[in-house]
Amino acid sequence: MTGPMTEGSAPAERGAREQGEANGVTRRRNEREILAAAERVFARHGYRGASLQAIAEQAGLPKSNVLYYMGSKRGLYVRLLERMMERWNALLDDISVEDDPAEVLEAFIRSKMQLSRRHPEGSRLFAAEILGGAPFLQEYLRGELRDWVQARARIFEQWAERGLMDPVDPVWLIFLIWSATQHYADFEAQVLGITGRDALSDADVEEITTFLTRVILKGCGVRSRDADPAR
Amino acid sequence: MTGPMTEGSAPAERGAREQGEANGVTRRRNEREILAAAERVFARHGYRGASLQAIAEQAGLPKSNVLYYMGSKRGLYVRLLERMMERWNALLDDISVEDDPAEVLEAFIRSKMQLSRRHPEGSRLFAAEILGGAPFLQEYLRGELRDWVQARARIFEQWAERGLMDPVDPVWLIFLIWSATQHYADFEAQVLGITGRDALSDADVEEITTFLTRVILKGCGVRSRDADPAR
DNA sequence: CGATTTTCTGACCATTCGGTCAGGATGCTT
DNA sequence: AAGCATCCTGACCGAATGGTCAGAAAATCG
Repeated sequence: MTGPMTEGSAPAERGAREQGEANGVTRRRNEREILAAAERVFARHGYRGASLQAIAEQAGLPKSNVLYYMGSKRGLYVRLLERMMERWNALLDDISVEDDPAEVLEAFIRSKMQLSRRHPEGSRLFAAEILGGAPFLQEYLRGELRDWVQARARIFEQWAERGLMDPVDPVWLIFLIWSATQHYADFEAQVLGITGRDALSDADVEEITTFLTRVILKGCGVRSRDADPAR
Repeated sequence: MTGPMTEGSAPAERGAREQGEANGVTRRRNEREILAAAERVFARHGYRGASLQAIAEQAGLPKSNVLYYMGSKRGLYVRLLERMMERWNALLDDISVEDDPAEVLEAFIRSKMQLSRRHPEGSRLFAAEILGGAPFLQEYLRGELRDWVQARARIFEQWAERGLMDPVDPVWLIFLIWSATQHYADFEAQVLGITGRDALSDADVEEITTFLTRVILKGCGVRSRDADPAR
């Protein structure tokens, strides 16, 4: 009925490997499981504090198998960081001076909020890396990301010159948005503890997003280009 | 000249134990040194990732001595958390509905910013604890801190009713302020990497504080009670 | 079916972990 | 000086760490 199974083997039910199973299905599933488990463990305990044993248990595989797939702890960690940076870069589409500041800033806040929402473990992993002095991400911070920030900053400045928003320091503004949105992933335990919730609902997230958008846009004196004098 | 010294002993210069040295001077110095070193190491690597060996080395003492003073890794960690909570509580003075919202919020932002500034390692230690799910601080979050937040929230609401500020959700506002200020300690590596600085100067911190105060107060429509109709 | 390649894992290794402890070093009191 | 209490630390312990590897188990191919 259950197909071939290695008799006594592990006490836990690996269950999944039903019948024949074509080509790399198991491989892909295992890799996905390992990456997910590793993201959780690294996020919770940091690089040094995470153990392959814990990752393997969460993935439901023997430790040796994790190493078979990933090669080394360091390699696994770097791979997770790279995956997270890809997700991050995906929402860093370019903008132009001609765009509407209100729309751009709202989209910025909203997409960043959703990144934290959709990948809370990844967000926390990133946070733990930065918290520890960003030993693996120095290059990225001082290169790619820095350029991206400065490009946006220049556009914000031009908007200010055209009177579309207050002349605030654009870099501090970007940090403000990053911190406010990142907070709901990284400090989730605090948010839940203080608000007495079990989890943040979609409605909560929407409410927070609206709140942040309103306060930050108003705080920077952003005036929608499409004449909306209803202050 | 240098007084009694245990001949060959450690290769590193423990140097400090000059002459006689009254009562508990060494004790106090060592404890301080250990706590400072532990704060650094725990902040950087989290609870699990920190090793007593690393703490001992940073403190310039043998590992056994650290355990002699602190009893256990867990005890040391808890003690650091408690110290940080005391610092935190120190700036949680009570406020009244009669106070001026602008003044209170600015003082709030400013004091929180200075806490991050003066105790960056402590701030990061706290962040790492929350990131890991706040295993040691659940009680504090769901009790003391929650009460404090809700007390303040009620006052913000009353201010809103009196037309002294916009009717924004006060809890989200508190989180906004916490995240924005905490950011400069926790994500210091990112801030420095992107801005290309070696460190944040006092002037930088003052500039950021002013920026945050202006944007957040304006964003919440805070109107100073002491008639200041200059928009 | 047998042969070969790929996938997997238990046993093992050196190192490090938090913690214990006997006993040496030091300081204080008399 | 002697006695005593406190302070300190090297040696050690069992457990856990990341990683290796020989060989079992499966999948693939002829």
